[in-house]
Amino acid sequence: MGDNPSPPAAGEGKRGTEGHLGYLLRQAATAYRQRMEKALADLGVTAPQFTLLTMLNAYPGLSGADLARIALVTPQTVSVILANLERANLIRRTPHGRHGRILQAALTPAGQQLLIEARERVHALDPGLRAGLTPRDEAVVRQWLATVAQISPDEDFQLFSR
Amino acid sequence: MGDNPSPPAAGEGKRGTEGHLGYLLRQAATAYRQRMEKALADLGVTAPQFTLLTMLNAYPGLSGADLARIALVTPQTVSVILANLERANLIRRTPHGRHGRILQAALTPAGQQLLIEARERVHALDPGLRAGLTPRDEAVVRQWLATVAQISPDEDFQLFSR
DNA sequence: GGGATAATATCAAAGCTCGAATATTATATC
DNA sequence: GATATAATATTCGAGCTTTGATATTATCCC
Repeated sequence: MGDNPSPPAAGEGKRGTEGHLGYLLRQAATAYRQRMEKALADLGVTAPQFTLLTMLNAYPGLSGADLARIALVTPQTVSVILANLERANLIRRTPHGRHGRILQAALTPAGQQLLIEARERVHALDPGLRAGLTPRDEAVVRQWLATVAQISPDEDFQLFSR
Repeated sequence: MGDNPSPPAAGEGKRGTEGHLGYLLRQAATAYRQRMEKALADLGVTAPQFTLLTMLNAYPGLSGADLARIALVTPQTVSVILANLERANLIRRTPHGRHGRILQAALTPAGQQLLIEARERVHALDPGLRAGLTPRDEAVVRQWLATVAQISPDEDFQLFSR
């Protein structure tokens, strides 16, 4: 390695609370996502797949375009994940009755079964996410996260136009 | 789309401050990363590339393994990004004098030049990241992010062993 | 009805990310 | 010194993600 001035260890200096806010945000999200992937690995499901399964469980019949809007990713991304989920027999897609192009997705029984187990593992990570947060502090954090998430890159997209 | 019970819009119900903390974290990080990519797009540099450039600017001579530890990503990931940066002539890698296998990376003049402009754009996003945060709240948020980031998936990795 | 506009889904290319495996070089142990 | 262990870098395969492009189907407007 470099034997120049040593970078600070995690949690110290620029790598701790002193750091750039965006950098801290990325670090936290990365660390949490990795814990999540690890918890789900032996179920053969990824974090993004879990996210879509959860959404489809709550709102069956959503289209790929719908899911893309909710999940803040592109329709192309959703398309890939849905294809993988369908191949694994965790979801099924059926053409919408009246609207020709739309494919409505829903969990298969296998998908529902797996989601139950997966949700349990993900929820087990929650305590680590609240580490030493008072209820008031948690409210602050929630408010901040929601605000940062809400400011969309193109501010004018429309959800569920009808 | 599905004409079943409509999902809440962004910022409402489960998609707002009521949502799962991990889900909120992912949303915020995704939104911020997208804004960052957009700000950097016409410079021909990606967000992960910007991250490594910033680290190499602060600590020239780091190895790929070093960068991986600092950035909380795998050596494989760093390897890919460094290869792309080298191909774009933004960094250079030279073998370490005494330690045979190690490649030390450092910014080229072009890399330094580009980083100046890139940093300016990324810093321009800061106000949106502080949206309505009092200094005290910001401290709470920073503390929380650092804590979440610090809890590593395998808790026993060693930074800069010597 | 017919043509323009918009929405949906998908393909392709590029980049990021990880787990697994491999080759090379240091270091530790005997 | 010889062997075992560890660290570094890389290749491979799979999945996620984006931008750009294309085909299909609804909808809007005249």
